[in-house]
Amino acid sequence: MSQRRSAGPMGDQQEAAEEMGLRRGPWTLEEDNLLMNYIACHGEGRWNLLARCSGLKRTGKSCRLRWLNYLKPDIKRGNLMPEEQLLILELHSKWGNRWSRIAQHLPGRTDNEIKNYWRTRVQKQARQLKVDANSTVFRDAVRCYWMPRLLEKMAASTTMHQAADPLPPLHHGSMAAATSLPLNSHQQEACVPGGIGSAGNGYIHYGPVDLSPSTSTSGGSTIAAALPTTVPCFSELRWDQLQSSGELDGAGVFDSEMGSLDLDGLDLGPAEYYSDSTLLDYLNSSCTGSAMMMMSGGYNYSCGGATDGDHGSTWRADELCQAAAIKIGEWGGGI
DNA sequence: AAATCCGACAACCGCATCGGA
DNA sequence: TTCCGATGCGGTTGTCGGATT
Repeated sequence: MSQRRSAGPMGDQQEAAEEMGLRRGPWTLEEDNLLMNYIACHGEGRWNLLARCSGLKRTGKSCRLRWLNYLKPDIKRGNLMPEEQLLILELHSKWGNRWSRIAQHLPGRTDNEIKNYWRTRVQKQARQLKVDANSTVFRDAVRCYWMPRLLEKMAASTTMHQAADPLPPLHHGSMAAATSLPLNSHQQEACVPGGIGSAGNGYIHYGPVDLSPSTSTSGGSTIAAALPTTVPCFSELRWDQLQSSGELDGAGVFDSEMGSLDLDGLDLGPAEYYSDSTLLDYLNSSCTGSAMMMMSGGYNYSCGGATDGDHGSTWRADELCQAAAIKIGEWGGGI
């Protein structure tokens, strides 16, 4: 929404308010008490009438805001819990800056609080990464990196009853992970139903990926156990952006002609199938996050499901996503 | 110990929308 | 149908307290 400010140092409304002897700025305890008492007697609403009759030297708007954002009894105070942060990230990716709409799904939280959270925590990360917080790249980074971490915290907090920590910082590696890759016709045809689909625009879109511990390949990782049913995964991975981003330095080269993948000099051969031994080795080696994410997101040829420890099996893209999410969790900020 | 920086959040502002006269 | 006041929404600013220099 565009903002129009008055040209002078003081807006007309403000000037008029001050001429009428109306107060501005922080509320005092006495004012809070006046407001609460009035609402207790007369109920919410009719804010201008309230402002006139309550004895408060405030505008109706100011009274409303104070009540809704601070004094209302059901307002929840304190840090946002991981599940609340996760919900905000999810809903914002769906609805954008519709703060009040998002707030409706977080009982006890106000749109103002959510907006402030977004601006102070989330946008800060985007600024540091020099990307727009509303960009696809950043949203994918959130999905690929923050959300798994929050899910991990959620699981941890259910056992440890810990207070929420701020979101972990994002790193450039995880940004590279969030780029997009165009599909050729073969790849589009090979999209796995249920979980991975073609967006019809030349890009694949990955739906939620099952991360149940039973399919975990992390060797009983607590992270895998902590991850609930789904983790949002990588959408619209674009090879051209990945390459041009500079984040892939030495990380990998995809030969679109041959359909082969060369990661850090290790030629993995045809991209259609990768053995889990090869990939596990790679996930556990010093390969970069961007390389892994490319592996995770770039190739979705369907094949049989992987089996734990069976080196003769192959990995589906969703399994790669799962492994990548687990690995990223293990790496923490180290990508 | 003082000055400065910075994050968090309360509060304000203008515009949009709604609803009743 | 139009007008106008009330309310809601989202962007921005101001203030405060803790951290850092």
